[in-house]
Amino acid sequence: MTGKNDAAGGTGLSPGIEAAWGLRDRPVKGPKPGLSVDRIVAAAVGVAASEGLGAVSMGRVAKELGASTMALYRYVSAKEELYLLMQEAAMGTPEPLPALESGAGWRAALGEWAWAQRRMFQRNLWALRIPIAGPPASPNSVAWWEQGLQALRGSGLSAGTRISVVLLVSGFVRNEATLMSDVAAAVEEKGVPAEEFMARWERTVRRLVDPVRHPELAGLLGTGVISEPDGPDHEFEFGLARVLDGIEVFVRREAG
Amino acid sequence: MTGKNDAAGGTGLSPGIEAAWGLRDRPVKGPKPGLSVDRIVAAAVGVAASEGLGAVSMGRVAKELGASTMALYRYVSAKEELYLLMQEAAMGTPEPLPALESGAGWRAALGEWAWAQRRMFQRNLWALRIPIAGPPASPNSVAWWEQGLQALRGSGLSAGTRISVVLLVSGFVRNEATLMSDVAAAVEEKGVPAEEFMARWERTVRRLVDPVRHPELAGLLGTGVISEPDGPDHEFEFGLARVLDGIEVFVRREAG
DNA sequence: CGGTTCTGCGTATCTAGTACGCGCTACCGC
DNA sequence: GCGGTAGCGCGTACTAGATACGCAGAACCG
Repeated sequence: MTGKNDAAGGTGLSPGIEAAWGLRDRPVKGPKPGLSVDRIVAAAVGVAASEGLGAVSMGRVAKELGASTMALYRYVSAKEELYLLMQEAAMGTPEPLPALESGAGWRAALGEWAWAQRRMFQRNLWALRIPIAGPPASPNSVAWWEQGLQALRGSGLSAGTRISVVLLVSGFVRNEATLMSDVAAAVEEKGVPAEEFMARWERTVRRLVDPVRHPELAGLLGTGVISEPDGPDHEFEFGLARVLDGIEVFVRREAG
Repeated sequence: MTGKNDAAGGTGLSPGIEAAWGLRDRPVKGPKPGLSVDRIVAAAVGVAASEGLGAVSMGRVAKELGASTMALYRYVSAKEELYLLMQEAAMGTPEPLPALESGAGWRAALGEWAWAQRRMFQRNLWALRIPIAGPPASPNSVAWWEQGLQALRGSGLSAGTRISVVLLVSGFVRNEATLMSDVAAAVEEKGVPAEEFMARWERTVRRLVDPVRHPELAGLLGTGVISEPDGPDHEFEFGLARVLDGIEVFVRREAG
């Protein structure tokens, strides 16, 4: 009840997070901090990016910074908090959308938004391996939402519906990206190259498919459609187009 | 090169998994096993269902069975393998779809398929918390795929496209369910009831939203749309309808 | 300048996964 | 029937990793 540092407001955020979000001011007494939350997060992100999320341990990050493990706990209250901050760093501030500025219509804007999100995930596949703690509430995720909602400005949809649409699209993007992340992680863990990995996977599927109980799959396996991916973006493009089509049908219906 | 137990076939599956899938026969020498993979998996699933996936440790499961921790390793080569088997158990064999039998058309069938999948996840929210190892290749996931493909029989879509559609829909379902699972896990971890949890979350969002940089969100927060969920199925129904609409547009275009 | 507040970090604890090897059991072929 | 052998249960021990606790010293207060 006294101002910025009041915990009774009850955001449920930990002190470390609030500090990082700029919701809390740094004290002024004691010795100068030798580290900073930013440096710690950057180091952790570096490790995750080069060796996978699994390589991120408190000790490893500390070593990266030339500090002791326990020193990190002065800046971050737990590993989960570090995860949160890493996620936030990965997400970054969304880039401005050309279609939004030019007033090109909600569909173009939403499409760009989806692609931007995908690019963001692609750059940080490790982020999708972080075990989720709950619904997102962080500066950057808020910024992304805002942008998604802005894309729907001209759609004529109601407030509640706009939220649903944003949820649908970002869910789609996230899911697509997660698939890539899963494969990437599996490939990284075993030392196997991606092709060999997929070949092995297909062989397993073949072994499990019974022509009698699985006629459709058996047919597909015959045609070889499975083993020939149409480029990394193909599924995404297809899915996004379907989703946007579906939304468009709805927008037309509401408007008409 | 000698038959069923030949590892040179290279499915990449571990022995324990192959045994569980029935791809490998039980040896006949030695003492009778006191446990079984099935009982172990059942115990693990029980723990996960009642106390969350986090409570599943080798020791905990063993205790549940009145065995020692290490005894489990005779049946399961590692915890990750146990996870896989648990996932498989959760998935189960898909129920038959009425719309499929009655020839009600691909849209009805695909819709039913999606709902069935959602029910399955809902019954086993813990399964969605299992860190994914790679692309799914197991008897039950194969059975689910098959069913999805069958739903698209009358659609006139090409083989490759049918796969994409199945991927899109199951991805949507999975993503939706994952959101619920995340919330459920967070609620379970803190001792807080769901409402209090959401309220706290909303307060946090409010604190992060700046009316100037986030006009759309600020507007929404004013209307109170956020805090009034329209029932647990609402988002799912909305999203599924959009996705199916989008697919329908495509099917019509291809057919016409 | 003492007091206060903060820092870095060594030490220790706890949880969990799992390698290893021992002693025992049940079925083999002779 | 009997040694040989494969397979079982599990005690012991090691490892990695998160993190509680407390001390010593630094920076800034009045």
